[in-house]
Amino acid sequence: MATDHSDASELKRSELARCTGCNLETIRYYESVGLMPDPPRSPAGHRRYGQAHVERLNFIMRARELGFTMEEIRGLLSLVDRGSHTCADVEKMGRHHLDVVRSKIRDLQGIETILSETISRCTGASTPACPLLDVLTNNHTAS
Amino acid sequence: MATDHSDASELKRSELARCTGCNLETIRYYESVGLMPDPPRSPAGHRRYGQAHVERLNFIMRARELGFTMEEIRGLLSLVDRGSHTCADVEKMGRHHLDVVRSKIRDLQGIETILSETISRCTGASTPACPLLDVLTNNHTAS
DNA sequence: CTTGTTCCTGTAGCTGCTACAGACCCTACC
DNA sequence: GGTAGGGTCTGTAGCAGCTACAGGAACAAG
Repeated sequence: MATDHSDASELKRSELARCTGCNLETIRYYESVGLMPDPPRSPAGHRRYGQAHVERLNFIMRARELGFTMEEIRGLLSLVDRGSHTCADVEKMGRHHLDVVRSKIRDLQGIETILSETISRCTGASTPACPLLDVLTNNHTAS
Repeated sequence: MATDHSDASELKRSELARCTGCNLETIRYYESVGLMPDPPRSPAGHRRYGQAHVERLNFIMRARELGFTMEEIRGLLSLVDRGSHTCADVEKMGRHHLDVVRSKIRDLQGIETILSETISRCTGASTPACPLLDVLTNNHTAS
């Protein structure tokens, strides 16, 4: 109705940020590292985003939530962008990432085991002697 | 026996690195951020470390292995340095860190669950359709 | 004395953002 | 038409926790 001088489907950067939940500056960062394409600009140089940008940014954000690195996301996106990807390709990348995630969990569980066991031996007393400090100073009271 | 012109108990930076397994440059970094004290110097300005440095560096490294941040380690060390610490103080810091570790584990397990479930639905076929991509593009085939 | 290794310093790079400064531009109101 | 206030633009610096490299001084071995 109104003689809107810009396409109603075009979003400003702040609007893209709001509608995806992504930080404003992060969008610019993703453009600078090539994850997001350089968007078209208004005559004054302001970024104008379309639906494709919203979808791509959502893709990136969901991949980040799943712990994929930028490099992995770059890989996933380039597969999709080429259009010639297969489920097997994607699955391979996913499985590799899953391995990384599982190994991080194992590392953290190792830490958790040591910490919780050590702390359980803490008396909470007002004395300097402390099992956790013993572990850290490697008074490893083993055998 | 030999007329060694430096105290046999004094280590060069490379020797401290070797005997603790710490990276050479990391030692300098720890000094620059104040975790390690500035060591005494030889007349020519070369760092000379003693047993106390070895122990402190080992402390830092073990704390890092347990995932303590620099800030937490700084706290632990300042407790110890003050000499007036209690087991209760240390336990409190340890428990806080344990909470952080457990929350990281929970986050990663959430990721693991989604990833493994999704990937298990991958066919590995040479077709573009892929459950993992569906999740990432939020074709969330729910309900 | 020369060669090669180590040491010194300062600085830049990595990941994945986040934030700020200073300059534009755009909109609303009067 | 003017102006006040926002939003946008760019470049750059900062966070953790290192790691690496350049260019120079010193030292140890032959």
